[in-house]
Amino acid sequence: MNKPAETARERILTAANKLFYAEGIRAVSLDTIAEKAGITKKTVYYHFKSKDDLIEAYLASRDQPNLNQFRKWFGEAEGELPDKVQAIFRHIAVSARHPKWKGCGFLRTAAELANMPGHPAMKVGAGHKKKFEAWMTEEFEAAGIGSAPDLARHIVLLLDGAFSTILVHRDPAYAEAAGEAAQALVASAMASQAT
Amino acid sequence: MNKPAETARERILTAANKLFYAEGIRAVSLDTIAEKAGITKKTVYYHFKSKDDLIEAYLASRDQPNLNQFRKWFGEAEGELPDKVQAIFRHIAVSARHPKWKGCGFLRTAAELANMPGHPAMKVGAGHKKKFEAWMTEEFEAAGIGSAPDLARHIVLLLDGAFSTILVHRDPAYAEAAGEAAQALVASAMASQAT
DNA sequence: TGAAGTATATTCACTGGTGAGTATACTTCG
DNA sequence: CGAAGTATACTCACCAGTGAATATACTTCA
Repeated sequence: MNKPAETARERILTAANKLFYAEGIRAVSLDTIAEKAGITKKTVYYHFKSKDDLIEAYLASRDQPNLNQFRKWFGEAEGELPDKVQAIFRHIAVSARHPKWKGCGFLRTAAELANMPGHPAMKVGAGHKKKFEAWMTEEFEAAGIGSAPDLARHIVLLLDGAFSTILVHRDPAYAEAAGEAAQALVASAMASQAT
Repeated sequence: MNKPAETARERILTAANKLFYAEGIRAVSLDTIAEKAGITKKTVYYHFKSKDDLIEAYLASRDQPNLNQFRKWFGEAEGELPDKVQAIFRHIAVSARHPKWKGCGFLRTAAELANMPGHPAMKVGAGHKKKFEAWMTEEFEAAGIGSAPDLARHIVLLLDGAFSTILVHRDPAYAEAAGEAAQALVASAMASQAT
C-alpha cells in the first residue's frame, strides 16, 4: 500500500523530459537518462523499445500539459478576445525569463529531427501543433469570426515565430511584439465582421 | 597555371554546409565532413580550431548569401511595398517544396545549441537575424512608415514562424498564410500613415 | 645561385571516451 | 513456481581531438 510515488517508467519519463528539454535530443544519452532516473540503462530498454521510442514518449507526455497551459492562460485572461489571445504571448514572455526556459520542446525536436520527416516523434509534434491551431479556430468561430481558420493560422505563426526568435536573441521582448501583432490581427478580424 | 578550383578550406566549408544543413549539427561528425571534402580529419583541425569553430564558420558563410537572397526576392517583386514583402514569403513557399529544404539553418542551429547560449555560432545566428530585421526597418522607414521598427519585428516573427511551422508540418502553405498576414500588416501600417 | 632554414598544408595512425543496444543472470512477489 | 522487472557486464561502432611525420613552397644569406 505504500506509494513509491513513481514507477520506474514514470521516473524515466521525468528524467527524459528534463534532460531532452534542457540539452536537446541528440545531446543526451540513455546512460545519462538512466543515471538521472536512478536505474540502469537496461531498465530503460525494458520500458522503451529504443531511444527513438523514448523521444516519442517524451513529446507525447508534453502534449496535453502544454495545451492545458495555453487554455488556462487564455481562459483566465481579462478582457475581450484580442486581449485573451495576447495574454498567451504575455505569459510566454514571462516564462522565457526563467533561466531554464529553452523554447518550445516540440519545435526544437522538429529542428533536430528535420532529416527524419517520418520519425514518430515528428508526427506527435505536428499533431500537437495542429491541436493548438484547431483550438484557436474553435475559439474564433465561437466569436463569430468568419475567417477563423486563417486567423488561427496567423496566430500560430506568430506564436512559433516568438518561440524561435526569443531563443535566437534570448530576448522575451519578441513575445510582447508577437502578442501585439496577434492582438491587432484578432481585433481587425472582429472589426471587419458585421455583428 | 592550373586552377585547383577550390582550396581545402573551401572544400571543408562546402561539405560542412551541405551536411550540417541536411543532417543537423550534432548528427554530423568531422570524419564525415572530412570524407565528403576529400581530405583527412586532421586537415579539418588544421583549418578550424574545433568542431564548434567550424559550426560558427558554417553559419557565418551563410549570412550574406541568405540576406542577399531576401533582398533579391524583395527587390525584384512587382507591386507596392506590401506585395514586395509578401513576395519573400512566396519564394520561401517555393523553396520549401524542394525535397532538400530543411528550414532555416540559423534557426535549426539555434535550436540545437539552445543549451549553449554563449556559443559563438549563436552570436552569428543572432547577428544574422538582427541584420534582416534592420534591413526591413530601413525599407519601412524609407516608405515613410512611422512604426517601422515594430512592423519590421512583426514581419520577422511571421518569417521565423513560417520556417518553423513548415518544418513541423512539412506544408509550405504556412508560408503563404504568413505572407498574407505580413501583407495585411504592412498595408495596414501604410494606411494608418497620413501621406 | 643554391643550400639551409622556416612556414604552410597535409597525411596516417592513434587515443580516451562515449554512444546505442544486448546476453545473461539475479530478484521479488502473486 | 514463473513472470515481471531490474542489474551486471558486455559488444561494437563511432566520435572529438592528437602525435609524429611528411610534402611543398617560400625565404634568407653566404
